[in-house]
Amino acid sequence: MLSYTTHDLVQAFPIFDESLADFIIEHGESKLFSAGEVMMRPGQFFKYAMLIVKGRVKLYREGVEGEEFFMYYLENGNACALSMLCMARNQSSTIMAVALEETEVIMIPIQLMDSLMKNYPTWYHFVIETYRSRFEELLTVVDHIAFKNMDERLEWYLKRQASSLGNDLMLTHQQIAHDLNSSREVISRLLKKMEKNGQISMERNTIHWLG
Amino acid sequence: MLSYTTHDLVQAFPIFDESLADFIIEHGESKLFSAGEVMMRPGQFFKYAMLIVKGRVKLYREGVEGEEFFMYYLENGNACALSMLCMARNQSSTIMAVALEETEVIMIPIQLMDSLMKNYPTWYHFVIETYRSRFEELLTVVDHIAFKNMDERLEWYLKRQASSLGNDLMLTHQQIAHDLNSSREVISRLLKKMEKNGQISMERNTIHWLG
DNA sequence: TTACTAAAGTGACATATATCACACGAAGAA
DNA sequence: TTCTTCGTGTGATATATGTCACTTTAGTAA
Repeated sequence: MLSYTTHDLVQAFPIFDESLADFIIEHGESKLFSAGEVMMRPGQFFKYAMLIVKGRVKLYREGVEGEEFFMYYLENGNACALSMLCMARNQSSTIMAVALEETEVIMIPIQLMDSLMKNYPTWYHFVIETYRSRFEELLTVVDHIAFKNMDERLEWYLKRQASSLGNDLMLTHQQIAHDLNSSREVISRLLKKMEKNGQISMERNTIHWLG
Repeated sequence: MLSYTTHDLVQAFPIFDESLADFIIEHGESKLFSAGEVMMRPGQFFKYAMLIVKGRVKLYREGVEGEEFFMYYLENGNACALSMLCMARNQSSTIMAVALEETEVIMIPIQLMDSLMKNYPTWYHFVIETYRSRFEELLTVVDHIAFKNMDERLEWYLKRQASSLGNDLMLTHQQIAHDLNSSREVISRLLKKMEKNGQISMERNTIHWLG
């Protein structure tokens, strides 16, 4: 039993109808992750589908030698597609998820999925939409690494960051290099160019997106 | 009304139970694509979910300047995750699908999805499994282009081709270069190395995978 | 056979990115 | 203040891959 009102939940997940929201409030569990906490790691199994109510989660892929590669953020109103997929198949996750800020999630036990699917069409539409949007996002990621050079990838990266975190990005060049699986020097040089072009301005630890 | 027997269908899609197979036979439509035919292109809308009964479909992403990038094959027993996702949202596709051989599909009209989801748990499990496996495949693709050099990517590519098409691959170096968004000369040189290492042998138009 | 075409091989060079080495300056600690 | 650390700037160089020009070879058509 969660402490949300139906209204809260429908506000965060506008696609839900009231009966679905009630059901989730009745049967869901709530969990709080603190900033920096790992929410999901490769090899982990899931017994819950996770809905993000508050906060921000960074999803990234890990390479065999510990490289990182940023995929996307999950925010208020999103669900973790992978938790749903893995849970449904009792398969282990293949991705890292880390809370960027304090993050509040609703956890829906696996046993309820069949009945949700069966009885709440808006749930099923929500699930489909979750898969679809993540799938598309992943396709866009593939596009960029397959077809684009680092300058365009960096630009796209900053654009996404800005639309998710706001125009003042507290990022070091090193962090960006990690997220793009590149190196700091390369990123520094490309940022310099973007600054000259008037696309960004820079301070220590911060990049201002002027899009 | 399709001309399959329940038994045929359950053989191709072992996860289906008999009542589901019956329902699909009753309400699905059948369609034949000839080799080389485009089954799906970016911008196209879907009114059907597609199940592949026979043949082989190549899915790839197109770059803005016409570059290609191979993603995966769909074969007997697979469904097209994207057709299901796009259909469900009435969104347009973002990927190219081309029949490699003569390919037979069952098309399930969008109006039936809700009732399938509601009444046939094995359908819903099938859909989830379809999403999950394609999502994972896409993650693996991301891994390779994000973290690996061309030699490893080529090796992985050939391995996948071999496991899908058999060990004698009728591919030109140029085709491979397209699929990996690289250039023929690079692929030729890398193949030469692999031949020296005893991983493959080559003839004109053919590569023998010796894995 | 000869001629033609598509596939494949190969050297030279161009470019993007990675790596190394080191300098500089801002912010925080002592 | 001084010292230290961390983020950043920058040149030199290495490496992987892309591009160009040309040759060779295998299959095929005439």
